[in-house]
Amino acid sequence: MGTKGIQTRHNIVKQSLQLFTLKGYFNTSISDILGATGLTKGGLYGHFSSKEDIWYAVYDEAVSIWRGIVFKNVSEIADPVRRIEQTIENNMKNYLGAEVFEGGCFFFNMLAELSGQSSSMSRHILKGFVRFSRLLRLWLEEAAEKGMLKAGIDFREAASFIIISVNGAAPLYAASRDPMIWKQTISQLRYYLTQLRKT
Amino acid sequence: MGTKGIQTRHNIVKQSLQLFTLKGYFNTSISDILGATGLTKGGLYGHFSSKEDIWYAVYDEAVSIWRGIVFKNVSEIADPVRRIEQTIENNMKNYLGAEVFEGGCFFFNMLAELSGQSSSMSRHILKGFVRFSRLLRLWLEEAAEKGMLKAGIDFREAASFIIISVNGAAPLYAASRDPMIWKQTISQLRYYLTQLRKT
DNA sequence: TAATATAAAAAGACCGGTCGGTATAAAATA
DNA sequence: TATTTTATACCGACCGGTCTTTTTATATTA
Repeated sequence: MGTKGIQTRHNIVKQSLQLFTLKGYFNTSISDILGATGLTKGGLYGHFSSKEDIWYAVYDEAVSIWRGIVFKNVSEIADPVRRIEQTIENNMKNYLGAEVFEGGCFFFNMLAELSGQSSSMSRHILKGFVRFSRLLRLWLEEAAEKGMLKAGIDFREAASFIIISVNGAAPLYAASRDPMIWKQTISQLRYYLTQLRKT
Repeated sequence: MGTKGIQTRHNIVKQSLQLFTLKGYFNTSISDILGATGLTKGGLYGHFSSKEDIWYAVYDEAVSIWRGIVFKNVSEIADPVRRIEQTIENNMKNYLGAEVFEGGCFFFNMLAELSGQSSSMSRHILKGFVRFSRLLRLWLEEAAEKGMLKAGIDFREAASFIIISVNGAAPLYAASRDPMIWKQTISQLRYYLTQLRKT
């Protein structure tokens, strides 16, 4: 595959990522993707063998973009609770609020759409959420080991809760376009985290 | 419209409600609805003039069912904070966890799917969320007037946050079928509410 | 550097099937 | 019998995907 082909393939993925997030997987047609890329069917199916194939490539691309935004300036923060705060803020402000993907959060939208439809695709997405949840849990445990947290906190539960809240904001923001949604979520989760801290 | 017609119409709505929640609006076809109701096109289009018409009737039905579950044994609770707690628990345990609609929460699924597609339909859903949010805010204000809450709480923000968290749990539970999701959400939001209370 | 050979990339016609919706006639109900 | 309710055939448009042909890019040679 030459340079040209790689570029085209990447462009298919980029355009499809936007379309899938905005319109959903099923309601994005192949001809929508053709329209966005300027290709025809022959050109498209030279790079992917099915719509589902495109989706898996889109998923990887979305993960890569999301990671770049959400974990920016995070690993160098020594305080694990502050690290979580920064991750939340990045996720709300620079990912959701910056409308990186028109239509909200790719992952959560796809989870909502595909969970009743494709068990393999929804399992694929769910794994990503589990990984994210585990990371937050590890950070909380790290904070606890450093003696920063109150006693009796269920780390797994707290990590889940943060992810639930962060993601719950996404469709509401995408529908309302009211920045208060993600601003409030940052503020409330910051408050929640301070409550976990030893006073 | 005779008794028979009313029954048939209601059955169309009931079956479509399940299908829309599980498969989504766009990916539920008219023939899916025909299959679930045992009707044919003539029978269906005698009651509704379009698929979108069916959706609006389904929305009303979903609201009615949801209200019946979520506000059960709530209005008689004197303590407004306890009232919110009960509403959250009903929403998680008896609505989401009881899988009243296969596929999770009708409203949130529809919001996620339709926000990038139909502005009128998504506005319709959003209004419902705003109403719910306003109710929770009123209850919080009531609690504050009774001197039950700490100072400096942003009621609108707190109400939003509760709704975001409650709804964020829905797709994650629908995809994972892990009851921990909604149990944790109850537990965490209960903790959140106790933090709002004056100690 | 320019012409050429070869392989990659894209075009576009075409497939069976399904989409939401309509028109009309038959059947069931009141 | 009058009216509501349902069945059936049908419509044009679009669905995801395949196939063959043509164009374009790239590497090689002169």
